Amino acid sequence: MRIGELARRAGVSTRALRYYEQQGLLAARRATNGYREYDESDLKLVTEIRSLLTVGFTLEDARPFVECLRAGNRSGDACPESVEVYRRKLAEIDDQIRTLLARRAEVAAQFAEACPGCALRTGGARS
Amino acid sequence: MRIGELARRAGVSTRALRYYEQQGLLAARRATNGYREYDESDLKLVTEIRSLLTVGFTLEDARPFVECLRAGNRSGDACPESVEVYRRKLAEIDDQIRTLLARRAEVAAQFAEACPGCALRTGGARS
DNA sequence: CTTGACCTTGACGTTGGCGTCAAGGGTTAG
DNA sequence: CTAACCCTTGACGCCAACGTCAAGGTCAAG
Repeated sequence: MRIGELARRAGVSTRALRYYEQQGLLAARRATNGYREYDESDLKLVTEIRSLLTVGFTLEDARPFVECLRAGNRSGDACPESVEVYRRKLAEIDDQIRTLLARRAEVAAQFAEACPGCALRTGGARS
Repeated sequence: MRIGELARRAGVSTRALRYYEQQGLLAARRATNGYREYDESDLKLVTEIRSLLTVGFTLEDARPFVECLRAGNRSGDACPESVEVYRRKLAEIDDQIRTLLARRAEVAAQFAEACPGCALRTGGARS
């Protein structure tokens, strides 16, 4: 399939696909007229990239997963490098959550001080 | 005082001070030779801006606080516009925390699936 | 006079993941 | 032949809060 069809099926823009290629995450065969040609495995790669991006991974974070898939594994996280990224991202997310909780507490305290009459439900972001 | 001294006392760069001025958050008198001249109230403004930035506010968010101080109030959050920003930022932070908690859960689930043997302490970011 | 520490404005660089033209070639249906 | 839709590469735009360099003016000390 060509880039337009892959884009539609993956739910991304053609611009994004070319960008992934430029970043070395996607490789396309070329037809005689210069058009990029993709197959089902490429769709799988793009799907993997997208799902990682939506949970806050960067393209660099996604690289090990892509390479893992290209190495023939069924899942992108079947390789130790990918698992290591999971571990690192969990630590990063935990850090960000801690930072946000601290900020929330500070802002809430300032808010309470500035507006003593304002009722404020505590811990507005419990899951 | 001139820009260098204000920068040192406020713990910011001179570039930052000029940027705040460009954004209309800081106004400087000019000496006859064109140098910016500041007083203690300007130091207070910059201090306010900095403390807001460190808890994740943007310069736009800080604007009402600065205007409140310039209006003669002792505290930047003594005005209803500032309090409204507090309210909005709390909602934003809560949103971000919720998003991160959801991401953490997703990543943790993927991690656990990819690496069944790996022990994983749950809720690593409790405050 | 010269050094050196200060100041001025202007303008480009940074970061990520693309969006959005621009200018052109390929392919096919009518 | 032409419309219409696909594709190509190249390159600037975006957003925030400055960092950094350029090129030059100001002022006090030695």
